[in-house]
Amino acid sequence: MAERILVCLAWPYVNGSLHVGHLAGVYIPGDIFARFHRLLGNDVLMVSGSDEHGTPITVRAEQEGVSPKEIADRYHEEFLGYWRALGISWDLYTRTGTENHRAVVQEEFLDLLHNGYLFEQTLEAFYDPRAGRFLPDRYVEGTCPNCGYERARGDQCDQCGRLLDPIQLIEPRSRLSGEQPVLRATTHFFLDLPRLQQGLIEWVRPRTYWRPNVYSFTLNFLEGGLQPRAITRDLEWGVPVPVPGYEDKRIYVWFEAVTGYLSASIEWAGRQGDPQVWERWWKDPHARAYYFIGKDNIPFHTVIWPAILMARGGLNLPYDVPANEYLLFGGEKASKSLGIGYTVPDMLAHFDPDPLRYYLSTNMPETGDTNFDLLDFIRRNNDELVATWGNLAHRSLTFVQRSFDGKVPACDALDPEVQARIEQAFATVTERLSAVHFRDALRETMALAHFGNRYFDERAPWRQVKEDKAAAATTMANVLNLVNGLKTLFAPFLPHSSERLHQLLGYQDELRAHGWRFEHLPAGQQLPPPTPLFRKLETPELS
RNA sequence: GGCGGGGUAGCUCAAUGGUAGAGCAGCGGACUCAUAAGCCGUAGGUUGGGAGUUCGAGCCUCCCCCCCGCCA
Repeated sequence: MAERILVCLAWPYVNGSLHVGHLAGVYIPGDIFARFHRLLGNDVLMVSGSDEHGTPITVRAEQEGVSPKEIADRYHEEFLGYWRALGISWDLYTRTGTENHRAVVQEEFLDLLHNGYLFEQTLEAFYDPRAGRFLPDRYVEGTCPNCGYERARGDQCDQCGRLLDPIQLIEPRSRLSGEQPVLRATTHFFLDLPRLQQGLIEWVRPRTYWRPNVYSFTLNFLEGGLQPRAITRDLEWGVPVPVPGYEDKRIYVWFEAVTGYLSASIEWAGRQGDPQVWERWWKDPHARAYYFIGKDNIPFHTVIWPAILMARGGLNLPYDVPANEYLLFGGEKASKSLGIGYTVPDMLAHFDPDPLRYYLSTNMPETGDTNFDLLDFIRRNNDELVATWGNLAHRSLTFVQRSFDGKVPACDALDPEVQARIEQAFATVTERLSAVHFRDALRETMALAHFGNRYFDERAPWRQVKEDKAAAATTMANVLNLVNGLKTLFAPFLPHSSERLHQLLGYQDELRAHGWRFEHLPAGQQLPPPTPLFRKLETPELS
């Protein structure tokens, strides 16, 4: 029976190009997982979208002197281009600026208010009289009370590293106008997290199948005690608060953005012409929701979002949150301002999607930070993807083309060892992918390709074909079937080349129609003239 | 400063407390269908340093050194 799998991927901020670390940590793993489950025949719903709100976007917009909407539009379009080029197989990739999202967030807000999980509280915050608005902490600058640094930010002093509250700054200034800000009372809604703490702990504790870092981090976080968190801010850019008197405030992003998973599912249902169909993934207790995120997002997905869902009631909490660590560049975190790391458009301008997917999969930061190295990428492309897998497929196809008129040779039964190896690989890879262990799964798949090359060499069909053509036919039937199995095993990782190989193996339909299983090639199936699946890369093609 | 993640073969990374592994690079060999790819064999590590717990520690505890990240 088909299972229902909700695949949620982190919502990227649209304040600049993504770098390949985002792909390795979130978008490639999520896509592999969704493709795998679709091939298994499960009902997959894979959603995300662009996060248009939040300070980084307004900062960027102010720097450029344009509206936040313009920034959001620009990068949203750019991101859509990434997904097309990389083959990220969304059911829906939307954005937080939609009317639907506003409605879903506001309804959620009112539900929580009605259920008694929101309360109002007044506090004092800095207000810039010249700019006529409240200032986020990092927009206040002044002298550090600890070290005397004159340009300390409201949240932290860059010189001595001390954490600050803007109120502690000596001679505070607004970074917007340079004026001295004044303290002004403002009232906000707070989410009553302490009231949910015990329920959250009880929910998390049995989740021992979570990745160890996610599990222990979350329990520590919860047992350390939760504070109420303000979920509204004095901002103009965002989802309006659906309560009279809050016209000048907005729902804060960390409450609003996570709700995108739900609003995107609802939007998708509407587009299917079946407005309630999203409930299959959100209300059926047997459905499983997986959230693919970076490690910096763990508490929002294992504490805050579950807290909101719990407070609301009736909707499924996450089943698993397979957060990845970071992909580093030369041992350092990517930084546009410091010129560290490669952006997605940088890489897509020079390389095909599948080699990039391969390298980011084989070097995925599943258990700890890993390093992206351009020379290593080229090496793995040439020595592993091309030499092992691409070569196995190509030598098989060209041999059959030349010696068997491009027709799949007949064979009564596959070599028992070949059959067993393929079946074993399917069993292992299925188990690994189900457990969200991508690197292991890819390693197992590549190991089968190594076996294929060894089998080819040991049987030496180039010799058999001269001495005993029937034996050569048997060998090639085995090899082609092995390649056919590998095509499917590689498909979640390398969708473009597997689809092309599917055609090169003589099929007229799409790979997906055949599902996640080892299928014997029909004897006599005509194969088209082959071309290599991958190309070797020369010295760095990226300046 | 606080919190967190790391330091394992030349490189990139693995290893429920139970003989430290893989891929690639290196070296040697046989082959030639294939993008000079593939196959076989081989070498390579006092697991950053020190102490402790244990029958047994890369893994657990403590101290130190180094790298990185985060901090309303």
